[in-house]
Amino acid sequence: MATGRTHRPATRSRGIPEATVARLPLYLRALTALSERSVPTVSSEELATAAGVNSAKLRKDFSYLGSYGTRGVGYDVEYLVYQISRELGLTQDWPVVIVGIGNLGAALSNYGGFASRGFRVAALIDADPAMAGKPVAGMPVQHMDDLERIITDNGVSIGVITTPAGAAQQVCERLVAAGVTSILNFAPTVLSVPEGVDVRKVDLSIELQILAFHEQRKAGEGAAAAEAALPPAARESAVDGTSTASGTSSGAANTASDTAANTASDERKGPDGEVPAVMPA
Amino acid sequence: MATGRTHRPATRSRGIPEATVARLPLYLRALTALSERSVPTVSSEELATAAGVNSAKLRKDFSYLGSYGTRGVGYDVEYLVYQISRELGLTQDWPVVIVGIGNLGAALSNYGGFASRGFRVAALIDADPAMAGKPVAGMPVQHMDDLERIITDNGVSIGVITTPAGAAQQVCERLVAAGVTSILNFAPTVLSVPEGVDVRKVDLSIELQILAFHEQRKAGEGAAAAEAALPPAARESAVDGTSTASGTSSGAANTASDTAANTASDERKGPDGEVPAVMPA
DNA sequence: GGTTGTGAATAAATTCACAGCA
DNA sequence: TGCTGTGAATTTATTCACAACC
Repeated sequence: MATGRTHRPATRSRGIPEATVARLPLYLRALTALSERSVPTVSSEELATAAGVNSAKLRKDFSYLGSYGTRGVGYDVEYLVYQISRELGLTQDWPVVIVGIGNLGAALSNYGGFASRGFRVAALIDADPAMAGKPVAGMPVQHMDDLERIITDNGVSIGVITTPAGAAQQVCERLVAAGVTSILNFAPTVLSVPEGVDVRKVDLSIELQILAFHEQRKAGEGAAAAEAALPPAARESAVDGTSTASGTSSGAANTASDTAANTASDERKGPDGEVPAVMPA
Repeated sequence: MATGRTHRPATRSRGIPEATVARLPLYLRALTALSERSVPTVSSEELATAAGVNSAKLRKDFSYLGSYGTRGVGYDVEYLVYQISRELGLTQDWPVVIVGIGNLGAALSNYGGFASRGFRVAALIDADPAMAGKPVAGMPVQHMDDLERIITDNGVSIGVITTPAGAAQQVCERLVAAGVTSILNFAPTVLSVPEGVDVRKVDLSIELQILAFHEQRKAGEGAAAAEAALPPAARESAVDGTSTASGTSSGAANTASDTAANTASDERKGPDGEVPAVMPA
């Protein structure tokens, strides 16, 4: 091609890889910070560092959006903020409901970042009648009975579930039946939804378990010795050559969870080396 | 089964793909539920359904752990619970500290799932002197000044950061310097850490933005109450599957060619209030 | 000079499909 | 017969490296 002078995804139809989509918010955040500091342009290298990825990946990601940079110069910060916002659908308003106003639901309701960018908490819903009317984050909690009406009246298409696990699937079904097509699930359970509905989950204990897995191997060789030992022989030094200073930084909930975590040479272990590496079984 | 010495994966010691590791907690949760119902064995198909993945993936994942199933029968639930727990390092105790006891930090402190499986909240830490001594989740909040001592005394290697974004990097550095090698970051910022330290992040607004992206391309515009939204030249594109959701196989490469007319030339700064993203207030 | 954008190469993850065993 | 375990095929993601352009 090499045509277009216009900034426009020439032949680039919308086929943005999921991994790229998951990183766009990261770039957007970094760009917003630059914008607030009135930085006019930024190179892929600088922006990548700020977002915690490498520059090749960033450029490739941006290439799916179109040609928004200028060779030899970099990217115009404001323009890119706008383009990414638009791509993510943040130029429109997304009313959201939070169902389950317990500790977590209340905390999220108060979370500033919520409303920061295109999202607006349209309603807080809880099944407990005693909660009804109570103000949380300056907003009266509404009862579950009104869920359908609330969804409809506000044109809500995104729901956040912060109920106990046992109630999540049922709440999910009601949300979907009422018209919600995207769900962010904080309840530790797998939701099953009809096709066309997106679910993303945020799960504290899963994240901790993943960390524990890696942590376990930093604690020196010898895990799993109780039962079958087998010549370690491992130890193939991974390549890694991440020249970029900062180490890992890992990925989002699902989709792309990179966690570089190459166990390169870790005989170092933390200062506190007490935890028994080998469990008694 | 496999009497005698359980033959280990042999050449398969350390090489569990990251994607597999990220799913092990999911399998474990499903297995635990089965265990509680005293179900003795389960097939890959059943377990996969319960965990929200497909059976081929599940079997492949398990193959990295070893041969723990029985052909023609399935997997022994209890045995698999144990093997996965061990693999994830959950047979040992992981003391964890939570830094930043605002709304979110307090909510997490109270979160039951925390202690459920190998993890134990060793301390709650906050920078606000007014918080010191106050009980949260039945535990007195301690002051940031004591962070290093707390980490050391308790042999903490996993830290959870729930501070405002602005404080996160500094807290992170102190945690790492004190010996923490795994961090779960809830603050909306990229943490940079030395090699050997794992960071996983949980970020509400990123998740919402990803959902918004997909939402935007479902059914054109959808129920947005829309204000003076600029026409995003909606193009179709198959929704792709994401995370846990079951459906999502509809690939359908977007055909079309034409060029999306992004007529966006309006004012970019929509009606957004530009609220600074801060954590719980 | 400097930096983007992108084909080509590589790596990682997923899915297929079936041999092999209980 | 039924279901696991896994090589092979496929798809998706990342990285390389350099031509194109400012």
